[in-house]
Amino acid sequence: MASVTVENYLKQLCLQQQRAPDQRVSMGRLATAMGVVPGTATTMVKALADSGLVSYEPRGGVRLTRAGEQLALHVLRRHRLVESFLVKVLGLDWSEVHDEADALEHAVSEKVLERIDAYLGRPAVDPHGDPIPTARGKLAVADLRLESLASCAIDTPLRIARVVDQEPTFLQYIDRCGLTPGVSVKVEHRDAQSDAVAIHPHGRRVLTLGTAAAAKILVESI
Amino acid sequence: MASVTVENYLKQLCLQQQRAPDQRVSMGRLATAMGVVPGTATTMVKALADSGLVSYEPRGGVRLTRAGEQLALHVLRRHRLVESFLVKVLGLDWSEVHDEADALEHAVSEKVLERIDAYLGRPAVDPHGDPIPTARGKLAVADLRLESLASCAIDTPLRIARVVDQEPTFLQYIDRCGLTPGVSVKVEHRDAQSDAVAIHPHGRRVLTLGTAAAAKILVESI
DNA sequence: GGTTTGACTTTGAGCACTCAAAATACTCTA
DNA sequence: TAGAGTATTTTGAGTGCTCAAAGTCAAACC
Repeated sequence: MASVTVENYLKQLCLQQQRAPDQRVSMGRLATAMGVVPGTATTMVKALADSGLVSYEPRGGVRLTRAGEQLALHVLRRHRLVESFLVKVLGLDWSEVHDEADALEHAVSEKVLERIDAYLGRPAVDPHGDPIPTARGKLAVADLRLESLASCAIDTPLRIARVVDQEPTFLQYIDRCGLTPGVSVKVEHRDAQSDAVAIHPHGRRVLTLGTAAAAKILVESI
Repeated sequence: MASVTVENYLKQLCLQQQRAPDQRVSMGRLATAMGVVPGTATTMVKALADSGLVSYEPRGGVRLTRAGEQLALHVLRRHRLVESFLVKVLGLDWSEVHDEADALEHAVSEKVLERIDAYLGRPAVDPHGDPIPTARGKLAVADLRLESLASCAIDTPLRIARVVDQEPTFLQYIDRCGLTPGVSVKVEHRDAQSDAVAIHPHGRRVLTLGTAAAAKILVESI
């Protein structure tokens, strides 16, 4: 049985790898993601390599092995199903469920997870639009075609599909703006000089976001 | 923040103390309850005493302080609310929720717990009939007047209130016999020599239990 | 009163995880 | 190509929890 710590390292590696699928994850990135000093990450990664969960080359970075990836996807599945459950059943706010799920993801058994999955009708994405890996450890990558509000076409009707930030304050802000997954939007215009994007959510006022914030909101064509 | 281990020691001490409210808990009992060797229990209890959670006299046993008891009751509250939730909402069998709750009780936040409590309509007892401590750390002791099937009056209509054993196989057995909390029963007769109790659950066949098993089933008068 | 017995405590050690700080390797510039 | 700067690894130490085994205590028994 993988310890809570091991599960967290694997999950973090998986998330980092999704961000840049063809590179190995550097120790520095992993360490900051895990909130530990670099030396700790090195030690831990060597232990993970001994268990066959990652491939590690000194000074070359880490990559999950297939076994490590399977485990990581299982953790991610638990995390995202728990998030969905907290929002849909217990009525928690989508901005606060991430931290709750971080704690619960290590405590839910397969049996409970299966019940949650069934109860929710086997959802494909969580409340932030992040895809939920299947029980067999497959992760939908329909995401590849998603663009963000910082890069999509201007004046075209689109739908918000996913928000890739878990900061409660950010999520609360865009919630107040009406920019939650499922909502229809248009980008009215973009300006590189002012670093701003004018966004028009359906049935609401136009609002302006900085490029960095706009880049966190992914959209799909309707 | 109390670690998972500390929470488990406190919970176990609380349960042992309820069994014999005026004695201190011996190291031997605590160690077997926790599944550790006696030396480990001694070490741990000294640490708990340093934190002010228990009072400890070498070779005299342990007792929870008020602070320790409050913490223990909070753990017990989480445990029993989670059990109820798993049975009532996710439809798990009451025989299997104990172990699930042992894992989850350390991961649910106050916020989630409050939602669960509200969702269930603020129940007073869990699926086994065990009372749920209040959010302020009070435990109902209406239990004092409960008798068991091994000690109650003969031929008097009674209702099963509580089952004080968490063994899945035992729970499954009495479930098959129809001896779950809420069911009406009569004890037809008892025999000290054969160590047997003849029990008549309402609308079912009479069945015979050994005294030890009968003593685990608590009843209240109707 | 001495010995046995059983419960309890102490000691020394190990595992998993962490940090601080020193040592090392790589990269980039001048 | 030497030196500077940065990322990474190593080392030594500490925390929390655990065990095995040796030592201690107290009550009971002969």
